[in-house]
Amino acid sequence: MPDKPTLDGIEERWAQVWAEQGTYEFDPDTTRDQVFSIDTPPLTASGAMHVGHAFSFTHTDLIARYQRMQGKNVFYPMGWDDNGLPTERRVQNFYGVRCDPSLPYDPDFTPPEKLGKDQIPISRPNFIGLCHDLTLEDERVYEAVWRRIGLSVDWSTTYRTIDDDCRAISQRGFLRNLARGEAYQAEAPTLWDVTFRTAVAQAELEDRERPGAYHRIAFHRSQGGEPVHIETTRPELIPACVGLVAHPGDERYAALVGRTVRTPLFDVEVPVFAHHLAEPDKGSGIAMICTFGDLNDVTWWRELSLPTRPIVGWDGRVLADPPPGLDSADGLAAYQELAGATMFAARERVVAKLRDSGDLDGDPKPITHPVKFYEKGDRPLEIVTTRQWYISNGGRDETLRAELVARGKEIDFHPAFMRHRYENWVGGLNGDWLISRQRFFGVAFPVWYALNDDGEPDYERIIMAEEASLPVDPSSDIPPGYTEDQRGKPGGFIGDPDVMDTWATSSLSPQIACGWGRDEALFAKTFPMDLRPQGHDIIRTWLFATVVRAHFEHDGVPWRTAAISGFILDPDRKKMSKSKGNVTTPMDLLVEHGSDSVRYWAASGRLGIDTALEPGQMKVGRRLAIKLLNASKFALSHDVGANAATEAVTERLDQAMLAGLADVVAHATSAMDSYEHQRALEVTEAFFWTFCDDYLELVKARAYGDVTADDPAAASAHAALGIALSVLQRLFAPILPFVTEEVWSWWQEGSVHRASWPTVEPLRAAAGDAAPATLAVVGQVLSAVRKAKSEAKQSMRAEVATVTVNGSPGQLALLENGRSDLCNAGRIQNLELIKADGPLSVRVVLAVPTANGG
RNA sequence: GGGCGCGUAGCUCAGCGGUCAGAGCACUCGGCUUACAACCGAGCGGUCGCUGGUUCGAUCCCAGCCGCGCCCA
Repeated sequence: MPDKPTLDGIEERWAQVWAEQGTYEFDPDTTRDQVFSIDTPPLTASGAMHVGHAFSFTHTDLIARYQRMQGKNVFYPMGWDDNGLPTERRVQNFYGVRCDPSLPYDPDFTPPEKLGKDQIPISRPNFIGLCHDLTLEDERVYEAVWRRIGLSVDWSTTYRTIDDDCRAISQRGFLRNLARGEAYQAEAPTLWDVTFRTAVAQAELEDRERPGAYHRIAFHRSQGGEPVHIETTRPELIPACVGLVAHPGDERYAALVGRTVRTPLFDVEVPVFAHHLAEPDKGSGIAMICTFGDLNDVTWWRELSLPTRPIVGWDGRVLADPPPGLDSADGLAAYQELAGATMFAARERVVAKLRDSGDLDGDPKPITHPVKFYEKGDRPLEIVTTRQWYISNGGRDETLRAELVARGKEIDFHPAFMRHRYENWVGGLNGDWLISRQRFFGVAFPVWYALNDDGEPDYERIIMAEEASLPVDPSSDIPPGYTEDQRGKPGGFIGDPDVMDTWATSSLSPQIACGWGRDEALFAKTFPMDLRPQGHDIIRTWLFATVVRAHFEHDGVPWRTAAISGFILDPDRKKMSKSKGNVTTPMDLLVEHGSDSVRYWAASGRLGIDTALEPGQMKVGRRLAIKLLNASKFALSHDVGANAATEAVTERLDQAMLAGLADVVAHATSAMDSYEHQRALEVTEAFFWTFCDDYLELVKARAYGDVTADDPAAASAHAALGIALSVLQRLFAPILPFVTEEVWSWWQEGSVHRASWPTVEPLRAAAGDAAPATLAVVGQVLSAVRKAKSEAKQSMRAEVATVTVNGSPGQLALLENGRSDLCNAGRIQNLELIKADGPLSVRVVLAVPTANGG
């Protein structure tokens, strides 16, 4: 035990010891019911770690440490989600390159030393190589933060979603889905990001308010007569128009339904329909249907069996060729002026021409309206018809939807109301899960397509990889039964060029972590997992997708419990965002406040509740950690054995303290069992502070007594201190792992994190029939004495001539038990106990009166 | 528009049918007290969002309203 205990340097010191001693290693020699397995969120390491990650990962670690102390063999792996757009973007920006799949591999490529003005195009293999390099580097930085914050992860069980094992599992999962008909390919209208040139899924959408304008545009009745006016924010889509639609109950247009009109400028005859999705009070009440402007268009197109007139290409520009049906000379001429233009330019040209033709009625009316964006994108989504892979998720199948809702009910959500998020999402799905992305860094689809005699892919003839061959890269590996020289040749094959969305792999994180298909013995002992911890923002994505995959593959849920953490808010209660620029990184906090302090702050936030980033709370945590050092030093400066005998606790005050501690253990344990760590912290901390302020002061004189001279009162104090200290250090261990390990090491063998969680029974045995009230009443009198000294502006060491207590016989009996301790602590010369009715009252007469006689 | 959550001391929050109106921070005053001055002691501070209802009794249950946040349309 050091003379001057300090928190300085304990993070490095103990993190190293834990790593060397394998303190948190999983023991594979185990049974399922001994195991507590945790499905850690695989983070994308490409970018700065957010304080919210430190917050939620600490919550998980509290649970892991508690379960470990409860004797569980904790399976706590770490994963990294390298796949996907964030990594691609980071690589582009970091190295100043971009992926051009048409380029050949350059084995001698090295990234430029200095970033140039333009991104250098490089081949796909070169690009992927850089992705691998940079993610490895980023992940080392993240790992350092996690070790510093004290996550009790078993670092020998780390996975990366791009590593061979993950790719194999991801591909195997997909092949199984495909074989069972849960995965399928379809050519369909798809939400499309024109910047990244990839399809995106429903879960990746977000609405953003954007300025726009209603353009009132005349369509001409085929039979002649007054023109029909529609209002649209996207006049550039007139060439894609396949019809008009009004609500069936809208009498203004009832006569028009079933007839036809001609589009302005492009002169295409289109029918007028009635459909309930048309909104009579929006614009003029009649809308044009284009293929495709928005999701309503898709619905109308599907339900009214309309033709397709696509004009938007993958790059977000107007297609070179006019759509079918647009064949009049004027129309073709008008279209030629748009071909190749961006949507923005096309709109301006169309509006200008409408003005010229007189078909624009009045000026456009500016509005603000919600526009669909890819959550990572910054240009509005288009809808483009493409061939994509989907996995069923209940969005088009009521039976499956009901099954997945039922799965949600099998999961124990903490807090419980988070289940609503899950159920709302499942209930609101409007299509299956689109998993293919037209990107580069991700898990490839393990399939090839047979080429017909014209060299065109026959999508009906899918060649699946054999499971034993996984992982495969269809762009370089050869499908069963073919040879490399048949690649791309008529009668040969071609690999699927797409990659899977990253959620399609991370949705298998339980299977990946638990060794599905790789280590069946481990899998049997760890799956389904006990706990899925995560943030509430990814319930609709990661949590839901994981449930879908386990439902299909294992006919069960992937875990029993989901612990959902809240967000971190700025001190001004706004959601913290990187774009604001004033973001504190977790490492900043850890260095400034110390790991235990940051953990204390995180532990004081309940699951599911958004929590403000509060340095003040971290300072409180730091005080607590220092207090633990000092209180431990005090207790251990006496002859306190590592295994104090409960029989030695003979003083009623000591017994009463232990009785109170027994209640704390019971309370903290039930709180931890119900995922209320903040409650466990609160009761433990409250007790500890009273323990320090009152009990330690009361017992001090007795503790300094001489045990060897056969002083049972001193022996009782020492035994009680030893018992209490051991329990308190263990109660704090999950929350403050560094300082508790430090103080534990002063007097105990082994790691406190491998010690057992305290139980109530030994404390009750030591307490006997003593009630916590003894300490409470004695403390009440002590408090009154302090108050008198404080009001008299005297030192706490000031002598007290007489203390007179009026109280009930019961209270006085309790006080009698602590009489000598109370007199020592309060420096009371004379304590008089008087039986009286009414509440306890205390009168204090100081030995030296105050100057003013008060 | 729908769903969920939240509105309690200046701040962060706990309490969720009956001596509970609480804790910490902040603030004020006092104290070097051999575990701790990175400390200790004391004090100040609230019609528990508003309006009704249920109840012997409501911060705590119900309804409506107002405000804030998140998710989804």
